[in-house]
Amino acid sequence: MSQSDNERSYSSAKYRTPDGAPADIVIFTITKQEKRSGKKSLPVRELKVLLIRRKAWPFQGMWALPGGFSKETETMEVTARRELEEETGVRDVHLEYLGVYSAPGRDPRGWIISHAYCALVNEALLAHRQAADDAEEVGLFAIDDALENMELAFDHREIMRDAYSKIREQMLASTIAKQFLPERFTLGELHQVIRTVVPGFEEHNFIRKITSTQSRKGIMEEARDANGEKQTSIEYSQRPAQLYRFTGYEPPLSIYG
Amino acid sequence: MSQSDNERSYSSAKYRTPDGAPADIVIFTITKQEKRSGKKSLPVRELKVLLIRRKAWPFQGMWALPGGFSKETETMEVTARRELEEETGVRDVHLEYLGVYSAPGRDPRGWIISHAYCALVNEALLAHRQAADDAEEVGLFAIDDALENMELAFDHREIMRDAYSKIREQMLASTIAKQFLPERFTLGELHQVIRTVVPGFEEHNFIRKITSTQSRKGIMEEARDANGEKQTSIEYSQRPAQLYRFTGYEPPLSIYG
DNA sequence: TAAATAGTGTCTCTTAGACATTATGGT
DNA sequence: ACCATAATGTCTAAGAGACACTATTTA
Repeated sequence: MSQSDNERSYSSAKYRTPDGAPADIVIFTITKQEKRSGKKSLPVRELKVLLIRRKAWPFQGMWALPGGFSKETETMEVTARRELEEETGVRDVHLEYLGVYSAPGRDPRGWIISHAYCALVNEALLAHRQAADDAEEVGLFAIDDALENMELAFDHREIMRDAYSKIREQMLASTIAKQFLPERFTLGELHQVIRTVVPGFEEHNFIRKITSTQSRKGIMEEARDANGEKQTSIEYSQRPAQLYRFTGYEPPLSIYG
Repeated sequence: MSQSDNERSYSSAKYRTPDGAPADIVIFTITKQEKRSGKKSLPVRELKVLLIRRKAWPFQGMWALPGGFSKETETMEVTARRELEEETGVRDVHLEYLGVYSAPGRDPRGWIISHAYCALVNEALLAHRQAADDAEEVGLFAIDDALENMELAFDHREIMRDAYSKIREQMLASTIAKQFLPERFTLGELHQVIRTVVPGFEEHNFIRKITSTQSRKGIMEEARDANGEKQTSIEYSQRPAQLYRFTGYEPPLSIYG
């Protein structure tokens, strides 16, 4: 049997093949809203997702995750990054793969297997874009609102639920908090970001834990200026707070020891 | 614009669509080989992967991961389970999604986006099958051997590498060890299974850690018989060893406290 | 001086980690 | 008696967890 025979016998023409393989992106951001109490205080933070309103069939007029079809010449991740930039203008952000959504009938256009990604975007990057193009209707919605009260296109509610569940887990198990923080931050800010994503996170002695346990010492370090002096910030408090920065180290986690 | 117009305008016919969406499965098992020293001792364990030899183009004659194309009527996970059963006869096993492999050119048959799964299979289930059908040439290979010394079809080396990396992480962060153990096991066995998957895992006081720390108490418990008596085993040692069983509880992991 | 956040002192109990020691029962 | 595995004793240092307390600056 020649190779061309083989090749012909494997031709996909005789099988039903998928009608498309899009990437959909759950874009998370944390908005900051200054309290107007006059006094310095930590801003109110809220976890939000970016949605776009569909302009065409199917689910015309409904809110949906941004995304679009992959091309033969790109990997799925490239597709996700391209769509992310096309639809929101943001690039070079933290993007992670969430999973495949392939339930039959999930898309009325046919057999369409979707790949979901999570993007964690600093509000600053997103706000810049919001003003820039208003050609497409986009919106930022509180995650709870979007999950509970909105009717979403396709299986996007399920995807969002999975994405939310994943970043809650990751928020505690990794240093993704840095995606929502400036390079140098106070422990108060970090604590607040964590609680914004994981409402149940109550750590009384948060500062103590970070600063006094050796096993977590390596994760972040005190920020210092050119002279080696410790840097502090009075952005959110009267008393100057020590600034910290992530080192890049993430400890391995184990349930056995 | 009528819906059929919309529908027509979205027809996938005018776009290039994928030529297939297969699932490939990395089947891990741990083989047990009794030492023939005569004395009772823990068996030698080894982490292995199951591969099949390809019978046709492309990569004819080369070893590859078992797998096959998804149908329009099934989810990817169903595809993976179906292929797993078709090719190895095992069912109802622990299966987890690994990720999508979509690099252009990864499959000479066309634009084929593959979905990788990990299956963790108890040797007993696999051995039963091995004898049953030898129509297809299958083989169990030590993971290091497969990764370092074998030429594999497609991007299957990369998939295997990712799968190995993932189960090493999961072995420490979850209770997947139970997939390789009988329902009741000794701490010696558990320790050995963990070290088989994670060679670097050296926990001197393993028994002590499991039995004396409150935070890990809930993960497993002493096995008891109908009368509530503690059960022990002398399968691997002279001195009877306490049997344990997993409770199903998995503690949340956090780097912050 | 009240408000708001940052950070320390102090105490108790638990855990980590290292090493030595004992236990069990067959060859 | 020796072996391989199982399990405990003992000690020290470190961490967890709770709560009260002090620190810093501005409205």
